[in-house]
Amino acid sequence: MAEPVDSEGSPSPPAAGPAARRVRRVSMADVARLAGVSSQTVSRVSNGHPTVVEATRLQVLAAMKELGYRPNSAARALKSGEFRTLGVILFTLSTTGNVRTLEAIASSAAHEGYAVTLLPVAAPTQDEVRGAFTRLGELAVDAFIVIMEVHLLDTATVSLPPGVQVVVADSDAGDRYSVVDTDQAGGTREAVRHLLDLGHRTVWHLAGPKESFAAQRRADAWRATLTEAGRESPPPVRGDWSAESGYRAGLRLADEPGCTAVFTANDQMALGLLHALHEKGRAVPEDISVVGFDDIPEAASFIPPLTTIHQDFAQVGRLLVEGVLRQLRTDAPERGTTLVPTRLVIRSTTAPPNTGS
Amino acid sequence: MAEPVDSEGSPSPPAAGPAARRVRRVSMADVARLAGVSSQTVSRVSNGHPTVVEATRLQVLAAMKELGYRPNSAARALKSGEFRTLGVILFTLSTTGNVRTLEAIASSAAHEGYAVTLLPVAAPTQDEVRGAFTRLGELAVDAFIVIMEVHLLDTATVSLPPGVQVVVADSDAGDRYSVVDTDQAGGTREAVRHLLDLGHRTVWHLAGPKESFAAQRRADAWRATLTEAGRESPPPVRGDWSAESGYRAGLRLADEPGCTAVFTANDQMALGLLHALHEKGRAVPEDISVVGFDDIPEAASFIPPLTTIHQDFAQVGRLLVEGVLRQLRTDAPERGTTLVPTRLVIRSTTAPPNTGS
DNA sequence: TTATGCGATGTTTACGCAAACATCGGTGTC
DNA sequence: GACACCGATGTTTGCGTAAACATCGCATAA
Repeated sequence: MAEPVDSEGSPSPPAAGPAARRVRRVSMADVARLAGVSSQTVSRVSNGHPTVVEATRLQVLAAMKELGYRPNSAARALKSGEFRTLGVILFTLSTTGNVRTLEAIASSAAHEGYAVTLLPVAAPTQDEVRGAFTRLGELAVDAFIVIMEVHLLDTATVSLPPGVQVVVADSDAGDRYSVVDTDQAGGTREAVRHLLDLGHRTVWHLAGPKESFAAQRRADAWRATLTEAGRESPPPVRGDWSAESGYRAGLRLADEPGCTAVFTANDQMALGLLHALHEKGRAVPEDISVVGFDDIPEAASFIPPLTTIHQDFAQVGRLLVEGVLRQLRTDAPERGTTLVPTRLVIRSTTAPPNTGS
Repeated sequence: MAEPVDSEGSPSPPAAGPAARRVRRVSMADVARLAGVSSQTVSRVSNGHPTVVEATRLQVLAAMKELGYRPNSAARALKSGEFRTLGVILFTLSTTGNVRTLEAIASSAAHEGYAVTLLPVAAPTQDEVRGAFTRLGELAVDAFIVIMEVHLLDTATVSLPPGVQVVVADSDAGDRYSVVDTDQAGGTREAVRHLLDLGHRTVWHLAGPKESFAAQRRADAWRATLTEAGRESPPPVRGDWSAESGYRAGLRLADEPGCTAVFTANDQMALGLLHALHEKGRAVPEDISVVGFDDIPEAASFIPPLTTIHQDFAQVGRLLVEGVLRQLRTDAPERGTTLVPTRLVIRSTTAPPNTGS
């Protein structure tokens, strides 16, 4: 294996206990001494207080610069009682949705002057979640946002630290928490209707994993829409969100005689599905129509370009941050679910069924 | 001048600021009172000190539970001088590499008992970066990791807060910082060699954006490998990492007469390229071979499955965390670059050139 | 002139925690 | 029995900051 090239830097200093001798940081008092003012004046300059005369201000600023002063956020937080930081607890960064939502959260938070601390949970097990929440309790965070299937929060052993505001994404816990979510049902209905409107007799479903609330909702809405239209629901095929699982499912669906349309619970699985259908010689959309969910940027480049349901992750993230900050400011927990609408993006994987054959 | 000075003494924060009336949190003293011990004993229980008799411990624990006590991390950090938090500054969560690296960082950090605070920079401009670093200086972090093109750190206006340890990814700043990076050159060489070995006369390159250090390195190594082999380098085509840009590039490359092999700087662009080639009726790999870079999970489901260079983001993330923690503990900044090896994953987009035609 | 007001700055204090030191009973040793 | 020792717990102190309150001096009003 390639040996890591490692050019050396400064020699490591002799003895240095783990967190031993932390160099004493420059404090307000040091700055004050150098500037010849009181530390309170330094504080005022530091916080942009208006009642500091310009000359003094400049002097303090100069002293700060000379000493390389950086305010100590621990002390500040201790005084003010807030960290200006939001915690985000999530399972994985491997799903598009989570990543995009996190991205939106981070940028909304930054806009409000808040930083975002990540609290990844290695595995969706009770133990892991409980551990994460224990750590959360000690984290330097004012409030937090949970992105996960909330049924894992349901047991008595895992409880949110009291007095900490929280907002949840991707969950059905609207009766206990404030939830923001994509309109899974609405999006699904659009997808299924689109296929039915094209003339397909029914629509098959490539579902996401059982543990996922979003997957569950999409599957339920798919069935409900078919039922409303008086159609039969074929047995859903289950994947795990990955393209690989979509491929496996596709190999099976390709051989289903009556299958002319598939609604796939996310775009990655749709990619795998397209791959399998292609391999099996089933033309899309001529033989089989496919609709995805998410509208990842790559969807437009699938072969053929994927018709899918667009999710507005940015909006979800924004609403999550707004919601949690509102709760934080009013100190009043909220409940209820806010749905963010979806949009059907028609590309090239859907067409009327090939009735000729 | 008519200065609109408010007649009142106290400055702006008179009413209901964001941080209005924070409910006083339960402190050690409260727990101590209820448990009938001193606050120091509560502290000892809280930190698992061994010299507390079991009966006392249980009593304190009970009091903690009853009151819903949570240690105040600000006070703790103020005392101990460390937050046990790492800051990560990055431009975007929209590239696979950044996300996967971040994921690895977060999990490695968690493993070491550190949390990760995100510091997204909206745009790669000097102003934005400067702003981010200013905020960083006040952030509750012990050290940080920079994932970005470091030339933006080069101007005098942007300087890392002194005394804060830092490690950089995706950069060539090994002479000033500790850098961890994928072996871009090695991976590229593997890709180009693979194509040449198959018999292609030369290899075209679909490059990433100019601002990206990784893109630059890949382009340089591509050219160098061709030169070494005594081949001509066709003019590189530039994309922006997106599948869309790969598609546009593909439309052009499809019409290049001598083009039988393309090395694409990432998998997303390769996806777009495949799409364009398919549309133009150019068969892959019969007419044109394609090699990507990254090995995203979806690459195996492309049509056809993509031959690509696998990057070990997990390892990069791990090394970043290890490096920054080592610096933190020894209080000694390091320099030099550590390279993480890549691996060629051969799937179905490469084949010998179609010499018949 | 003296009183008054107010702007600029200094002094005190408390935030919650944990290290350092102090105390207080009991045990073992001679 | 006096003393040293030790384990369990209490008391004091200070981390860096910023609110609250105090002070000082100058300008304007009476």
